[in-house]
Amino acid sequence: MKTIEGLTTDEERAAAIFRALGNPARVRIVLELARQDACVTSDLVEVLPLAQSTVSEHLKVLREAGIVRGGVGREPRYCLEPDVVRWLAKFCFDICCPAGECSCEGESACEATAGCACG
Amino acid sequence: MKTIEGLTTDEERAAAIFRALGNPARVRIVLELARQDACVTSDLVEVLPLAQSTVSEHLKVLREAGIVRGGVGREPRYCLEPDVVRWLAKFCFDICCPAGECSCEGESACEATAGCACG
DNA sequence: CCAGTGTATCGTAATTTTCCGATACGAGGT
DNA sequence: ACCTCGTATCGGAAAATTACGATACACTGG
Repeated sequence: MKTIEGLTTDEERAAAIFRALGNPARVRIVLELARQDACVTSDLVEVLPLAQSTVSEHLKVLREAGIVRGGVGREPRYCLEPDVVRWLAKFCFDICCPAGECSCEGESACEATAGCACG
Repeated sequence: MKTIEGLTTDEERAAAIFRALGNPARVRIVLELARQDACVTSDLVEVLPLAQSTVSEHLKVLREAGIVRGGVGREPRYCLEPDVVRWLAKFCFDICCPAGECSCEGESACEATAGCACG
């Protein structure tokens, strides 16, 4: 893959996270961690039709992208990094609804993301 | 890539869209289309340090993932499909803030996605 | 009809990803 | 110290991605 110069840090980061999530097994892992935080590798191996070594490598990819934490030494359990996922949600959101000029009035997906009880 | 059985349609779709966005050049294209909708291929070739054939193939990947529309026959201009991007934003958002049990009170990224003027 | 322009597709080479089995590593228990 | 269990890493094969130049295709104006 050729390096695109002039890319902002955010754009590079987004591309790296998208790439990490661009695999069905890793989406599954992330959703499993969202459902039940703090899984060990074997929990995830049970859920996936993949060898243990493969799952471990998927976890490594997710960890390097910053999407999950753990799996090292004193912290053997994997956890989701919700801030990173939130950051990504915002990145996507800003694409279709740039700050100050949202044109998606009343559309369902936009409502849903705006409908969070917090904030 | 091995097929993961038992994956929901949404999960497969999300993985496919993530994969399509997991490349800096394609992130750039999407942002360019967000900034200025309805570009022809040559507009994008100018912005990217890539050959015309490569840009065309990136556009094909984005089109097959449903992220952009156009580039065919009577519709030579490419446009973003904002609904798809919004759907993805919601997918990410639901991971960290599942409906009804949002625990990200007052955090900045969550505020930002919730801060859309619509809805 | 023909040339010119812009775009998609083909062929191909280099690189990366994906997956597995085998192996190494580290923490706990005996 | 030794075994065991869970996990990471290595080696390697197969497949997919990325990129380019060359080529084919489609539309437009002369």
